[in-house]
Amino acid sequence: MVTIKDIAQQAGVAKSTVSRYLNGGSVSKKTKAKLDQIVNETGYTPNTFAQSLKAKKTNMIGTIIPRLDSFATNAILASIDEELRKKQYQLIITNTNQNIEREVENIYTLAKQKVDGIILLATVVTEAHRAAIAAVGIPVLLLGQSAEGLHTIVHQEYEAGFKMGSHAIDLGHKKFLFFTVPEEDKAVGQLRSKGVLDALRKYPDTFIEIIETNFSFSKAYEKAMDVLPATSATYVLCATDNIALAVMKAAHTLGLSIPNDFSLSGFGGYTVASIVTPSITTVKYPYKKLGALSVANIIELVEGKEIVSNLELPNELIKRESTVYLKSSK
Amino acid sequence: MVTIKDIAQQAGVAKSTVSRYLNGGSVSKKTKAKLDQIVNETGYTPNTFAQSLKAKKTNMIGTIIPRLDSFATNAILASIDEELRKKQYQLIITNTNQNIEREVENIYTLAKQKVDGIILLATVVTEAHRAAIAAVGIPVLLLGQSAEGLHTIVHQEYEAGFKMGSHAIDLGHKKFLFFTVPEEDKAVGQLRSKGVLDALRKYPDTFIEIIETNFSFSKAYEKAMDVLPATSATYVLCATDNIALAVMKAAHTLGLSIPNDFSLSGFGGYTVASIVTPSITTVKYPYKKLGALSVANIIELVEGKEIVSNLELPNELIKRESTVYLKSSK
DNA sequence: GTGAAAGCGCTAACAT
DNA sequence: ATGTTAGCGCTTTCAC
Repeated sequence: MVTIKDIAQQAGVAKSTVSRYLNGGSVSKKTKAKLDQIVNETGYTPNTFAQSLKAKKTNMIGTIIPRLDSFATNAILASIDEELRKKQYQLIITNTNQNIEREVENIYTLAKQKVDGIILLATVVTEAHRAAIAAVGIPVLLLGQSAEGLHTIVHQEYEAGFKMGSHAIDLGHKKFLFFTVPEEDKAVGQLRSKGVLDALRKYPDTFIEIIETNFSFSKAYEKAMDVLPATSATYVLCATDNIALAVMKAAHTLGLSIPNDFSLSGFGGYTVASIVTPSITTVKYPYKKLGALSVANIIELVEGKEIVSNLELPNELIKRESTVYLKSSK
Repeated sequence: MVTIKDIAQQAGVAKSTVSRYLNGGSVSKKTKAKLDQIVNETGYTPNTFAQSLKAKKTNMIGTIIPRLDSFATNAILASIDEELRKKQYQLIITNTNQNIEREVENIYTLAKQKVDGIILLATVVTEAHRAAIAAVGIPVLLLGQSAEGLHTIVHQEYEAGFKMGSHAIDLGHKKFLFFTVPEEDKAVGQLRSKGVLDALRKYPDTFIEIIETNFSFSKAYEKAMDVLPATSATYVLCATDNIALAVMKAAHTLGLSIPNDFSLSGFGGYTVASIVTPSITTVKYPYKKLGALSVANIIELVEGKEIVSNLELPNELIKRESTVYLKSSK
């Protein structure tokens, strides 16, 4: 391993001169030429750890994600990665596999690795989260879940829900089945759901059956297999595209046809929702923009600047083949 | 930031004693108790960089992946992550966005960050790759592409292709359309394809039309929209599940029905291939096992042990609704 | 069992 | 423009 000292010796100069040369300080043309050559020959690369030890800045940003197999997560991550690269930062991804304790644990782990900042794709925000964030003393940006007193960027979940609910009403439907997730999840289980329900309940003569499931495909499929045969609903709302896909699969299995037997919609704007037949009506979230904004904000925070603490990003209803006007026959 | 020095001062002992205490060396019960308490109170955590500066070992493994939005990649990554965690290693993921130069670049970047080893989900292996691997002097494990003289773990691609080709033949088909990827990709474009073609060509009276596309959904969709209307094929083979999904979408758009108008198969074992209707026949690769094996091997390498340099993992044909016996009418 | 001291590779005053 | 020096937080001889 060739070090700054070796270079210095070979060039017959002091370590500090080499250091200055490396970091763009003023050096004479002659020494520069000599150093250029030696560095090239030896293939010297600085020891990041020794640098970090002084600099207190590693140019690494850590992210904590709940799972690797989510379209939304990957879209956001890809965007974060791209933006971070532009700014000469390195991305470290840690996966919690939906384990909340691990989420907190990873905050500490990343802090130990001296990342300059952390972007947390949060599932929930517990006291342990707050304690960890306070303890590590590095900027943390929360994505997807709002939390008092922390820096967050979230989607307009209530509005998304309301849009979709209104869409269903506009199509003339009265009887609804709503697959949603537990209230523990504030963004989806509370806000998005409330938006949907508020929109539906604005009209007096609607009938809504609520089914609680979770984010997994298989669980949603099971629930759908249970519920679909007996339902009289003409419109099935699902809290995520993933759930919608599961319901669609169940419908196929049961010999039900979408949108003839019922309309179906999800949330998320996942690519697969557009490629299945019929394509699924959904709400599209600006993942790319979210990623870009996250990076811009976390870097501001790293540099000690002030930012708007709580941002909300708008989204867009995408009408597709899976939702149609209520047929008068029903 | 509380350091070992602070702890030492508070405890009235030397830094070295604290260090020994921290690293399981021999300390008296009394000092241990005192130190226990102080460390707890202060919430001390060692500075990883200072440690690494001496230790030359960071317990970090770097991975280089071509894209974040691939089912296969995510499945492998999740498995690697899980295994690594068990062994107290930290995973660093870097994304190249399908850019080959960046792949090489990232080898150097990760080396600078002093990862103990690199797992590379390779797309191709160029001279630049070999040069980089030789230069950084840390163990590199290649996944998915074989390469002379390097440590690799690959899928039995030829066999996978051959299995699928044989399946198509067994169903009585004679006319085939084969969507494949360029030969640059050795694993898929060469081996997998050759397996398919060899199986088909074993029978003299087969007719095969080959369409070259790439890994992207949209490109495959375009090609399919071009080709499907005119084809007389009764079985469409696709080099990946992603391509198969694109063909399926095109078929729907064109009003063609699978498997009535033609049978369809992919490769990869992606989840979505099982949830669409009809579900798609595919070859399932053991991603989880691949991840686990990768971790086991890279750690062996890191510890300076010898390993089997070139491993091949078997796979499994999954027959689903999209492929059926050739109807005698055609 | 414990402490003093050297050193890992680098940066950053400060002096020349 | 260049060299000297100190020090980042930690580990590791080597005495005691």
